[in-house]
Amino acid sequence: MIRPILAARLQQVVDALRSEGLIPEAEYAPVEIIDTKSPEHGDFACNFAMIAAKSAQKSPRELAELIQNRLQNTPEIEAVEVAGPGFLNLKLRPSFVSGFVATVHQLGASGLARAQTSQPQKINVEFVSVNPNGPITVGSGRGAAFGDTLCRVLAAAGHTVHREYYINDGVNSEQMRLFAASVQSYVEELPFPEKGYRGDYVQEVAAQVREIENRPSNADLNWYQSMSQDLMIERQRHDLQMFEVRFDTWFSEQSLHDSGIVDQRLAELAKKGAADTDPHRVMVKFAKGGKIQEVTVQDQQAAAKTEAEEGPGEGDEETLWLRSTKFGDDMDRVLRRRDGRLTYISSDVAYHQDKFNRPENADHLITVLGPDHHGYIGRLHAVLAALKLEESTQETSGELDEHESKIYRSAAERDACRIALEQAQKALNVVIFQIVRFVKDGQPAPMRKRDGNIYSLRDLILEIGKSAAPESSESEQIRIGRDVARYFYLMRSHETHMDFDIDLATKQSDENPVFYVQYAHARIASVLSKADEVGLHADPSQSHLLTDNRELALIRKIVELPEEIARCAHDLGVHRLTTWAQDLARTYHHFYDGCRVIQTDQPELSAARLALCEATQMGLQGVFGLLGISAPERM
RNA sequence: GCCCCCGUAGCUCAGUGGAUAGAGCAGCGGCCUUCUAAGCCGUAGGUCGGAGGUUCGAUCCCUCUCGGGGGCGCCA
Repeated sequence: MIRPILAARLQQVVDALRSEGLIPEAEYAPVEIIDTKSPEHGDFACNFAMIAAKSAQKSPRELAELIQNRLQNTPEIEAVEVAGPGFLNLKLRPSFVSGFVATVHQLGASGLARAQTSQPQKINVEFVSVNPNGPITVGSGRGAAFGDTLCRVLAAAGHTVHREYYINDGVNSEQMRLFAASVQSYVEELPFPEKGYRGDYVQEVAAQVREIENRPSNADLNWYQSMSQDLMIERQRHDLQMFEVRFDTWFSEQSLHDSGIVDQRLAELAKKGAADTDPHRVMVKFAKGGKIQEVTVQDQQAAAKTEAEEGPGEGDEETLWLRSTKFGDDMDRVLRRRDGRLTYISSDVAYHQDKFNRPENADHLITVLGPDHHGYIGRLHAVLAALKLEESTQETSGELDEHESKIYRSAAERDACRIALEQAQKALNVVIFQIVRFVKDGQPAPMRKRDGNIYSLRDLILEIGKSAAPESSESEQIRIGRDVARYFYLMRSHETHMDFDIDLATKQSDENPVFYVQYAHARIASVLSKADEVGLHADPSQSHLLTDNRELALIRKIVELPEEIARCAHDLGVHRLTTWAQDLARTYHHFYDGCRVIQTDQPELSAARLALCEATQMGLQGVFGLLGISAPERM
């Protein structure tokens, strides 16, 4: 709120200097308002004079002084200093700052936690999408927390967001067949399949399946897959709800096959030349920096023969290849296997087209994937590019070189593929979050255990809740476990590896950062109710009485929230919200320590400070809402 | 071999090309007869892995290099 006003004010001055001919007409970077490190340097600073010195044909300090003179007597700025190599240090008028208390009161918590982007988009965000053959793990928990808060932030920034969960329920899925077979073997006491699923949750699902009335006596694997995955999905949905994560659409992979749309899309790709059944596979070796180093074309007829002789993988259908190497992938991918079954990636072809229907006419897709899927980025872009491929009408940019001639049939095709790939990379943002390591008693705690059991998100929430608040009710324990888990996941940038210290998370003490921010909220609630008891009430119209540095610093911090949200929506760095929350809490504690709120002999000042307390609460509630954690009134 | 991520205080990590690099925890020393001490204040702790380059200015951008984690299936 403050920064854009200051930037506009300075920009005005620069424009005036230019139109008056005091600085030459030239390219100037827009004015930027930066933070100061130390209070001696004022409230904000501006580096424009140093950046623009060359264009202005003046020394940085000269230019700074020119701007400084024009900033006298502005309503926002009390003092301007030229410092160091050419910084403009700005000290704000207290009245300008304190006026924002009333603004915040008008906005309320939800209005404050909002930023209006200049380019609102319709965005489909797919996240979590765990296979329905197991519970949500503590590893996927990071994707859940990140994806959910990202959706909240994008919506707060003015975008239209559709939250989507993709269910890998394809009957062609090897993993799901194995899961179904494992359940079946428990139910019918058959021999257990090799490498089957052994966790306790499999037996729980089997027990539920056994209870199903009208279980056909000749139930086949399809029936078992359908039943057990439905039960698993229900369980995932329940666990995610416990984590305050909800979806607009749970999209079934199999539904794409059932409706025939997969076959239809594959036919379209074949027609465009992005897929074919020629028995060869192109492999590309890239040198450092992405340049093609070597292209090899493998004869697949020979490969098929040797495999057929060895046993598995036989079949007499023609393999259908996605020529993903035309779109920057490092090898062509199989769409239809030799035995006629379609692969997972063939569903992706239909799915990525379909996603643009949610929200209607979506213009951007975000897919949040775990660290083990990083190899997927290239092929997903290739899938989308193949869908977008159109014949190029432009002139070709030169003949095919030695490598390209093994990939493309013509220079025109190469150019068209390039254009399609560029569009695909723009439209689809695949976001990879990095690995989480869980540390307990100083030792790494594995997500998948030797006995086949899985360290689930649900276990983590309950574990934290129970040890942090052993005396509390179960729902209270879940609330605490959820708050702590979400906060811990969100504290670190999604793109960095992190340690999740369970020992720290389970401590209900000042060692735990989530309680630090929540404590500030509870403390304010207590002050407000104490004030109420003695008949003092918040009054934003008295906020001109707020002149103490600690009061002004607190106001400045509160009104940063919209800028913070805009930045997070822009670069997806939502972890910064936890840093901001901790800054706000700390700034409040400083204020609380130095400025007594309830003073019956100074009712106007008390009313102003109570208004500031409420504004702080709105800031905290706003950011808690984005982080998906609760705002306790008492602790 | 190629791709992604990381290397910043004892530990876990923030850090938008700007001035004297920060927080939490751990350490040491203070502050409750007054609004919640789950708090506050003070103190100590650093060749920002290393070397070049771009820049008026680099923890941040580029190149190289060393060290750690992960990924490269007719599995998903």
